[in-house]
Amino acid sequence: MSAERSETQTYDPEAVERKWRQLWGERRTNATDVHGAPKPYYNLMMYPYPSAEGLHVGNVFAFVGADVHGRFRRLQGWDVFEPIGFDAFGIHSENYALKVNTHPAELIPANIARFREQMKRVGLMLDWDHAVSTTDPRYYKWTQWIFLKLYEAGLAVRKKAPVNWCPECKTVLANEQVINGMCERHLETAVELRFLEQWFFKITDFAERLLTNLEWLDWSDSTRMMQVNWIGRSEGADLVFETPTGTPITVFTTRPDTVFGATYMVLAPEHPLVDELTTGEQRQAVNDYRRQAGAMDLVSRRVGDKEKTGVFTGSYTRNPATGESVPIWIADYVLMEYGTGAIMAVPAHDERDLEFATKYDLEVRQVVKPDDPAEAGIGYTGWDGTAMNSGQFDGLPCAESVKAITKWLEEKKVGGVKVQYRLHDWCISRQRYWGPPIPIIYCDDCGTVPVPEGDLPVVLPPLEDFRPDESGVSPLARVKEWYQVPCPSCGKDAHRETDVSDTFLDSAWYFLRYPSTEFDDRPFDSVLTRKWLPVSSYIGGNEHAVLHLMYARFITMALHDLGHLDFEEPFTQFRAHGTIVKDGAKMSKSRGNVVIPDEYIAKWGADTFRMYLMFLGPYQEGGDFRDEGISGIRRFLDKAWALVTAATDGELGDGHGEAQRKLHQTIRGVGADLDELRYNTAISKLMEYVNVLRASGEAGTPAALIEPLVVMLAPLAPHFAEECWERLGHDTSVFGPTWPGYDEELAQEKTIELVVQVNGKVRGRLRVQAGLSQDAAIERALAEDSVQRFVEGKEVRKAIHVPDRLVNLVV
RNA sequence: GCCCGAGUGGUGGAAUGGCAGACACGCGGGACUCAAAAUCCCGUGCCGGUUAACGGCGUGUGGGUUCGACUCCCACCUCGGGCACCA
Repeated sequence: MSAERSETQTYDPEAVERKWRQLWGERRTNATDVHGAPKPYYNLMMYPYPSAEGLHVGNVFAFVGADVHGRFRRLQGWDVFEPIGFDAFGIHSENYALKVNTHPAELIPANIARFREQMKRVGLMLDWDHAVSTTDPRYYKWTQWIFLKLYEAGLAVRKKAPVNWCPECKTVLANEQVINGMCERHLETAVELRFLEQWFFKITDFAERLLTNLEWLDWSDSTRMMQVNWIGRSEGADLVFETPTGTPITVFTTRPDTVFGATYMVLAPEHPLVDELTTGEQRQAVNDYRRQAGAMDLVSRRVGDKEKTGVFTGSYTRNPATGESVPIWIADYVLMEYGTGAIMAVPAHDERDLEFATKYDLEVRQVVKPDDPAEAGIGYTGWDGTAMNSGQFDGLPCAESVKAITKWLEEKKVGGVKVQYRLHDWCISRQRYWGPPIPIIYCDDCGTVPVPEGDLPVVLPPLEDFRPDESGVSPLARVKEWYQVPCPSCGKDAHRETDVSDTFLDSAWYFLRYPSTEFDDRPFDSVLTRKWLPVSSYIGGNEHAVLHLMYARFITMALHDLGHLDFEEPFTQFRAHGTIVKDGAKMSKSRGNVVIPDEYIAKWGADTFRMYLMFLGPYQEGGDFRDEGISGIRRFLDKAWALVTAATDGELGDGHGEAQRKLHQTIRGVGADLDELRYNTAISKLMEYVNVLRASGEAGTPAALIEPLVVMLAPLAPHFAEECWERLGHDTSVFGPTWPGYDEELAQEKTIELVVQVNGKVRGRLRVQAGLSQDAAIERALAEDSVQRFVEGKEVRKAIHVPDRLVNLVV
C-alpha cells in the first residue's frame, strides 16, 4: 500500500483526466434523460463551425464558460441538458473545400471528429446523444420544413430586388453579411449591387415585436443595444407630394416639423418614378447619372463622406405645407432601400441636404430657431428650438410643432404618422452548392409549387464540381437529373429551385432540435419542447448579436404565430462573453496568431487550462491571451490536492473557527460570483480559502472543511474534483446536488478592523468586536495615539461612523 | 458622426460612495540541496526617510458633488466593439 499510496500523493492531471473521461463515458454521467428530468435546465452554448484547424483558444474559452455555468446549475440540483452540434453547411465550409480541392462532404466528418475529441478532452459536460449536424438530411429535412411553413404563411416571398452580390463568393449576401460594403468573408472584395430574383423572409413584419421584446429579455446590455441599433426604429411621418404627371410621391421624414423648409425633393436614382418625371432636355443627363450610379459598387456609393452628386429631373413638385413649387432632383445619397427612396430636402436642418444645396445653389430656408443663441440657425439639426417661417406654427417649440404640423398635414390628407425601421427583409437565397436546397418546384402551368412535406428532405445531390460560376445561378442547375422533376401538382415537367438557403437559417432553429433528436417524424416534439424550452441560459459571443440571434428570434416568433411553439422568444437569458485576442488583435490564421489549446492541455491538463482561461479576467470582457500565469493555477490545484490527501476525519473544533468562518464566506461569495459569471473572482476566493486552510491546518484539515471546497471547484476543474471527491470516500459522482449551503451566522466576523480617518485620511486602525455602537467607536477612535496626534488641540466638528467599517473625524 | 464598453502597480486584474492594489504572475531575499529544479517562508504601488518609525503622492485629463470618489455628475483625451449618406 505504501508504494502505491505515495505514488498517488502527487496530482497527476494526465492520469486523473483520462480516468474520469472514461468513467463519465461508461457511467453516462453527462447524458440527460430528456423525458424524465424533474428540474430541467437547458444550458445552451453556440455550436461551432467545424473548421479544419480545430478548436482554438477562443472556442475553448467560450465553451468552458458555458460549461462552468451548466455544471454549477447541476450541482445546485438542476437537471442540466448541455447539448452541442455542428454548423457545417455554408459558404465558409464550401470555400475551404474549394481551396484544398476536396469535397466538403469528405472534409466535414473528419473535422467534426476532431472537434469531438478536443471537446471531450476539455472536459465539457456535453450530451453527445443529442448532437446534431446541419448537413445531416435528418436535420435539414426540417430546415426545409421551416421554409415551407413560412412560405405557406406568406412570410417567404420571391421578389426581384437589389441584392448584395459578392463577386468572390459568386453569391448573394444578406445585408448583415456586408461589412462596410465588403463581403464579410472577403474583406478585400467589394460587394456589387445586382437585381435578382431572390427568396426573402419577411422579418420586417416582426420589427416592432423584435424591438419591444428586448425590453423584458434578460440579455447582456451590449447585445441588446446592438439589436436595438440594428432594428433602427425611427418615428416620423410619410408626406405626399403632388407631381405634374399626377403620380404622387411619398417621402419619409423624421422631421415633419421642418416641412416649411423643404425647398427641393430628391429621389434615389433607382426610384421607379424617375423616368416618368424626367423632362426632355434633362433626359440625357438623368440617364447618364443613373447609369453611373448603377455601375458604381456599393462601397464607393455608400461612403458617407464622398462629395454629393445629383441631377435635376426637370420636374417640379408642390410643397404640401407652403404650396410652393420645388424642384425634383435625383441623387445617390438617397437610398432606395430605406424609407420610400425619396426625401423632402430641408437643407437648413440636415447636414447632407445642406451640402447638396450649397453645391447646386438651391434655396436654404431656416424654419427652426435654436434655443441656444450660440447655435447657428442654418445647419441646426437638434430638437431644442422653436418653429419659424412656418406660418401659424411659428413660435411653437419643436416638440410641439412636430405634433401640430403632423396633425395638420394629416387633416389635409397629405401626411400621416409613420414608423420606419432600418431592418431589411432577410434574403435567404444562396447561389451556391453547400446548403439545404430550397424546397420549391417551378411549373409552367402551376407556377411556384412547394415540395410536398412528405417528399422532404430534398436531398442535396452529390456533385463533383461544385464550383460556382459567373452565371449567378447555383451549381445545382448543372445537375439535370436532380433539377428536372415532375410537378407535384400536375405531374408535368417542371424544375426545382436551384438556390440553397443561407447558413443562418440552419442555425436559427438548432436549439429547437436538440431535445428531440430521437424523432424523425417531427422537427421538435411538443412535449419535450414544452419541457425544455425556452432555453434557460444561452452564452455566446457578440459577433452573433445581430445575425444569428436576430434570425433565431424571428424564426421562433414566426413558428409561435403559426401555432408550432407556445413561446415567442427562444432565449430568455443571454450572456455575451468577451473575446480572447492575441497581442491585441483578433485571432486569425492570416495574422498567424491563432493559439491552439491542445499543447497547453497536454502540458498542464484540461482542468488547469480551464481554470486559467476563467482566471484571465472578467468572462464577459475577454482579453489578451498570454500564458504567464498558468503555473499559478497549477500550484493552486497542487495545494488543494495536498489538502485533500491529508484530510482527517476529525470533528470541527474551536481551533477551526476562523477556517469555518472563511468557508461560509467563501460559499456565499463563490455562489454569487458563479451566478453572475464572475469566474475570475470566484477563483480568487477559492484561492483565499485554500490559503487560510493551509495557514491553520498543521496536521491535516478535517474533511468537513475540504469537501465543500472540492464541490466549489467542480464546475471549474471537473476531473480534479471527481477524483478528490472519490478520495474523500464518495462512491457517487460529485455532480449531484452537492452544492453546499452557507450559514450567515457562521460567516459573520466576530471582530473587525475599524479604520479611523481624520479629515478623510487614514490615521489608525483598531481591532474591535463587531457591532460596536457609534459612541463607543468614536470614543475608541479618539483614544488612539496615532489619531490623537492629528486631533490634538483641534475641535472635532463632525464624526461620521459607518458601523463595523470606519470612523471619520472632521476637525 | 452616432450608440455601447474600458482606461488602476513591472503584468493580468480586485474593490454595495468608506482601508485603493484582493487573488495571481513576475521580481528580490531567505530555507532545503553538493548543486539545480520543485517546494516552503519573508518582502514587493511610487517618492522621501536609515533597510526604521513616520510623512507625502497615487486609479487617463480637467472641473464638480460629498465628511469621504476608482466608484456619482459635467467636459475632454485614448483604446476596443457595433452602426454609419437610415432622411
